[in-house]
Amino acid sequence: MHHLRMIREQAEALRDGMRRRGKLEVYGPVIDESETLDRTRRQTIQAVEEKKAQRNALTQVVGKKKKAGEDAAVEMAEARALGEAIAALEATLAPTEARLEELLLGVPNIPLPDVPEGDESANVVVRSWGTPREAEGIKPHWEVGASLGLLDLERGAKISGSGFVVYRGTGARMIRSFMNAMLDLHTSEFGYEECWVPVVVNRPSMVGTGQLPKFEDDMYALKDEELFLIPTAEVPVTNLYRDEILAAEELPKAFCAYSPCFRREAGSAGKDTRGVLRVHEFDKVELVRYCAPEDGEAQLQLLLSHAETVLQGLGLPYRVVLLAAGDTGFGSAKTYDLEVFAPGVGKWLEVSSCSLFTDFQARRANIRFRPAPGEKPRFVYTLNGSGLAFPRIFAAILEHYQQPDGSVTVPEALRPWVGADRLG
RNA sequence: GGACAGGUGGCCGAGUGGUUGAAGGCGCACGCCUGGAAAGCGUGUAUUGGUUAAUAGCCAAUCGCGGGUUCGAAUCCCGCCCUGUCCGCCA
Repeated sequence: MHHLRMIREQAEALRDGMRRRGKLEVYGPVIDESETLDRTRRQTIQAVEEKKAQRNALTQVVGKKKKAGEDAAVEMAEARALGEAIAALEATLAPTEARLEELLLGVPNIPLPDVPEGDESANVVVRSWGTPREAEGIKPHWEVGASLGLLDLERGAKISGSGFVVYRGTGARMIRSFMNAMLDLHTSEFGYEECWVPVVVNRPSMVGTGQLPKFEDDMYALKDEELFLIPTAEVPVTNLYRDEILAAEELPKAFCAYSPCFRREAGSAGKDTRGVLRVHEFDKVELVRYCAPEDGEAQLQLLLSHAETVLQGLGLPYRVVLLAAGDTGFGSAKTYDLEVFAPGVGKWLEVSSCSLFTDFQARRANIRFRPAPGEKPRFVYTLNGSGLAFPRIFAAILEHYQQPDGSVTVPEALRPWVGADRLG
């Protein structure tokens, strides 16, 4: 969410950000309306506060007179009249503020200056690692997975619905190995604090990280309570310090968490319907960082390098893509995607999205730090990225490590966990 | 799920209708004192909004959250949330 002062003092920067996202027609009118409402709001507040100050003064006179045993009927009547006027003004203020908040919560973050303008065709591959395998003769993961007994999509659909997956045998063991291998790497090598968090969260948490109110249709909600299944561990982990003020020396903070993730994928019907590339429930290890504003860019590069290390450890060829403004997510100011090449489906698969949110989430979630004792609190910068998403890594391994006899070799790094060097 | 008890500033803890943003203590910061430190003394120590060049002043709001009563609510009433204890239930 943007600060009201942003609307007031930097409306042009906001408009330019929306233009670079290619969304000026959508958000231009929203910004216009916000500017008008902001003016109305301030006028009303001034009027209300002036009357409140008058009433407070009268109230004190009443108190003194009563204590002295004098009559205060005149002052009481006057104060009552002021109270009615205040109530009337506040009745107009409430809808103004509600509408303003609704509007502000729906405006995306401003992309950083070095983010390319335009839609996804303007995305930039900034570097690559490893050599993608020739696609010739390689079967897609769902075929290998089924024939080796690692993946049971039919029964997943039967017990839950399409888009729900059952991993079996060494397939299940491989998923478990991802959790252990990734959490161990991030905690012991990179200093992340491991967290195990609820996968059901309340509405303020979902608003804090930006999933709500805008993307409610994409979220699974519990039927009789205001609770939601998380689409990523980013939600509970980033909200850990919601409504808190941290000391400067606590920054940067770094957390990693395994969690299942639930996504309705409304509007994605027909895309990636085969295999495990787009499912309603999947698992991943998420990395979340908080830092001081001046460290944002460096922290993003650091986060990205941590996610890359996982892929290098697995020996999977990948590329790093800087997303263009129009392809950058709602709350993000700058995002790098990590894409792994899966030769069986012949596609680059997004396995991690590393984003710097600047103070966008911190404002919504009210996460601050005090730069020095006695100084005013400031909003932290938040970052997050997958490290990494399991199903697509599973798919990439089944395809990249596929052998001519139909078996799959297990990446070196996972063997201690999987307990085998070959699947099938 | 049921019955009690409770939610006040960084912490502890007063405060049951009136000038209380909130006594007192602790902690913290700065100053004095000291060879240095401790003790002691003094000063200061919340957040948000409005106004403003200002994180200077001034005004407003905030004692779990929301509503109500009242000229006036931390204090009274209603609803909700959370915590603790006991009972029930359960992996």
